[in-house]
Amino acid sequence: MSKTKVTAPTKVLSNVALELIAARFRALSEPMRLRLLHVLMQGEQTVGQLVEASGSGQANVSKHLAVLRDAGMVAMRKEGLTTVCAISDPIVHELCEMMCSRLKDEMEAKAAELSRFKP
Amino acid sequence: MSKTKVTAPTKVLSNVALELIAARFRALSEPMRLRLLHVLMQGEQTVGQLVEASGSGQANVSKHLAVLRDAGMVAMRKEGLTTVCAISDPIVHELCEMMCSRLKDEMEAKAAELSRFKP
DNA sequence: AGTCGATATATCTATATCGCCACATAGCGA
DNA sequence: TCGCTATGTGGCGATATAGATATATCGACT
Repeated sequence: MSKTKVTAPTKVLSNVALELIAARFRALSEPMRLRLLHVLMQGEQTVGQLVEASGSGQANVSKHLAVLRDAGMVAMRKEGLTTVCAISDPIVHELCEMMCSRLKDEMEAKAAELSRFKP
Repeated sequence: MSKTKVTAPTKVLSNVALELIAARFRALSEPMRLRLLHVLMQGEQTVGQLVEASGSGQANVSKHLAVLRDAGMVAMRKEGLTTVCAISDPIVHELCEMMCSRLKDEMEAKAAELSRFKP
């Protein structure tokens, strides 16, 4: 007989869909990639410029950019010797902005909470 | 002498800030955690209910819930023997909804692109 | 062709994390 | 107090990934 209970009983969302979504968030889960995106928010940058700005090694930057490209967040076009990168999905701005402001609010709330402790 | 060039030259965003943001996205980067959040979107659930609904082991669910709690996304209160979980940050809904609709659009675009290939 | 500069890829090591197991802890009732 | 149930925790093996180094590729220039 076949084992139909292997997967979740109430599988409203399929595993493939969840993996797709998780992969997108995973691309945003590394500080170095966030740094690259942050630099790219100022506009198009060559890989060399990103290496310079990120302070990381060229090979690492190249790999991180490949991850962001595979996640559909960064587009890359070759211009002669150099490769020009740009954010290709506006959702990146929104996601990061939302997350940042939310974190800021939380930190401020905690700070306010702590400031009460002066007897 | 001190090595001041260790970190990035143009460090607009500090490493700590980037790590904070990355940690939040990292919490959303696992399919199992997304599944738990998806179940929780229907309302409060006990750990046992989540174990049932997720189809995973109890220990795993417990650990994933701890990750979500540490990320400030899930709140847990004890009620006698059981522990009741709920989404504590409305940003979770927004983030997932944005990501899902974006992915849907992309998939539909690709499907449309592929449908042109019938000579 | 030969060389150089910009970028991608292969390989290695260290570290992180997932799922599974066994066990620990903590309320609650008999 | 004893045992049962619900949940948290620690250890283990397997896998994934970041960073570093070396090497390959590819276009431009002479």
